[in-house]
Amino acid sequence: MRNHIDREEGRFPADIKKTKQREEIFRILTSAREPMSAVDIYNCLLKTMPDAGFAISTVYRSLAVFEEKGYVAKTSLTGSDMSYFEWCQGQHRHYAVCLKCHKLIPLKDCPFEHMELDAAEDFTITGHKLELYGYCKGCRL
Amino acid sequence: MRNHIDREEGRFPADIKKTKQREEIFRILTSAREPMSAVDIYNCLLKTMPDAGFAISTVYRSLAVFEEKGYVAKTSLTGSDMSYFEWCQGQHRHYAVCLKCHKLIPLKDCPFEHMELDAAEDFTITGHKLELYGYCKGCRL
DNA sequence: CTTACTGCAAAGGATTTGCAGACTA
DNA sequence: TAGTCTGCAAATCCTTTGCAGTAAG
Repeated sequence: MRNHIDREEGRFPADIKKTKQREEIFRILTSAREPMSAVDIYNCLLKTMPDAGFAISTVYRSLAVFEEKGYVAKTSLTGSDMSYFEWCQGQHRHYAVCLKCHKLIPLKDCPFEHMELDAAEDFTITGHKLELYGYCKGCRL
Repeated sequence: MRNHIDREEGRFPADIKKTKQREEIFRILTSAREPMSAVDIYNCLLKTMPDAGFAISTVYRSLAVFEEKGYVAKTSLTGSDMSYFEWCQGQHRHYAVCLKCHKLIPLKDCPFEHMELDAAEDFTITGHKLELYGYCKGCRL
């Protein structure tokens, strides 16, 4: 997990070997406003750098490295079978996901921000996943 | 979703066509103490009825039918790439999942039971997913 | 220079689907 | 009987892996 005192937002992590591909993935992920799937990122890469010859496997491997160091969070969302990745910008976020159009609506606060402890005995809680689901304005019946 | 006034716990849902396979899946799922993957259920089926010649596709198809009517909840858990299915017994449950051994520890109450509304604007919340993760007693460093 | 990273293609694993036969209501 | 459900096998889709060549420090 990320314990670096000198960690700066917007800079490529110092404890991860820098490569052209990783920098590009970093850029895409840090400028995204919501979680992206590996395939989303891959397509984005193809548009940005059509001649670079990226491979989807590189995307997965890079994401795994980022995740391992705690820079990226991997989640799965209701209504989709694939994984989504989000750059952990300081504090985490949660979403309300529309069951029909799959739109993601970020929640302002995390209700669990100040109650991380003591929910279960004999268990050290290091994090949580929270997702609300239902129907957004346009999809409501 | 399940709106039947005469719904009884422990009975096979009246609004789903009853077949030998579905009854068996129903039985397994309603007597399970925690979420099962489709493969878990399939293996269970093989043990219980070795000569029946079940197919894994039947399991998936039956689960989809149960889910569609709101009898079964499909989730994905941190640390695993597959889906887990749980019979919705009246009220839902949440779990703390160990990042190391993947043990599931049920939470006593759902912190969201009484605050379903108003977390996001223009969004009708119909449910939520909550999962705590960390390390259980035996896996703690 | 040495080690780690990448592209490519093939493998893997979970889940879905087409089809003809079997079963339920 | 009519329509749905099932088993089987093949097909998908997402994700991972092996390998030989390439790039980073």
